[in-house]
Amino acid sequence: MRENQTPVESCSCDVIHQNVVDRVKPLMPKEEALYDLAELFKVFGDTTRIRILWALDASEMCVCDIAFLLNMTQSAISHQLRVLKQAQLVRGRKDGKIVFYSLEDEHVRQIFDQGLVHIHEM
Amino acid sequence: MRENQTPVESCSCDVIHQNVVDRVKPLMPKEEALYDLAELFKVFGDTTRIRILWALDASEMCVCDIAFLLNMTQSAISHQLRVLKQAQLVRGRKDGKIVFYSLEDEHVRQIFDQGLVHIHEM
DNA sequence: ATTATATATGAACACATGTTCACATGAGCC
DNA sequence: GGCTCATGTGAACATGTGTTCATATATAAT
Repeated sequence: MRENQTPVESCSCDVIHQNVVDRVKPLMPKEEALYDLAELFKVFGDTTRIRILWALDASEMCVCDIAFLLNMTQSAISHQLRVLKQAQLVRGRKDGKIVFYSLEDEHVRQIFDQGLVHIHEM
Repeated sequence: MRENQTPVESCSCDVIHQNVVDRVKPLMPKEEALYDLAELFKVFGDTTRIRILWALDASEMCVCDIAFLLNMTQSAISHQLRVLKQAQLVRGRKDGKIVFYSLEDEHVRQIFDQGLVHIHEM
């Protein structure tokens, strides 16, 4: 019985460098970590969410402020804030009718910075 | 004449904190930078591409090796490699019939690490 | 209570995206 | 040349995603 490998390989060509594959295979992280990583970056992969995060990095803001700042509907912002909240990137603080959103931690800024380094904007 | 602001605001609610908006607005980067940033993270936002990048971080590999390692078709890998190449994350080195791919630079690893820090995998 | 306002949310829609399939390209080999 | 193999690519398809619209919820004000 194999452990966690599907028996049928769907690659349509011969393996050229079996030694390379054998060396890299054990270095691959478990599927779950890679999935979580992709899910996180997926959240960053939208202009609206990037703009929200950038704005919140400057200041705590309520939904209405963000919508006005970004010139978008309150509904659209609210939907995206939910995505950001689920990814634990932002946090909501309720004060009466108003909900003030802010960044959950400082990782956001650091991830931004690494991205900016790559696109030569830093 | 306004500069770069659309005249009609699509926010459906009143602005609560005009001072906050006025303070944050000039801190927002230009639209292009935010777009590029989102595009970059979008590339990272897919499990297949993450796996390819991780594999290439371990070793230079040809298309066929990657396909075999990840148990996917050569075509799927080839399509994704094109996306990664366009984002300047990987580079191809042709040697006869075989094309060896490797990471373009070390930014990939750093972006990965920041992501892993956030999801508490590091 | 009634009304107004800030936010949340479900459904619908248009659009983007990843994989597959079939086939093209291009390089070595006979 | 003709053949084989590694890779690239366009079209089709199913699935995922972001916004809008209508409406629900919750809190404050009257």
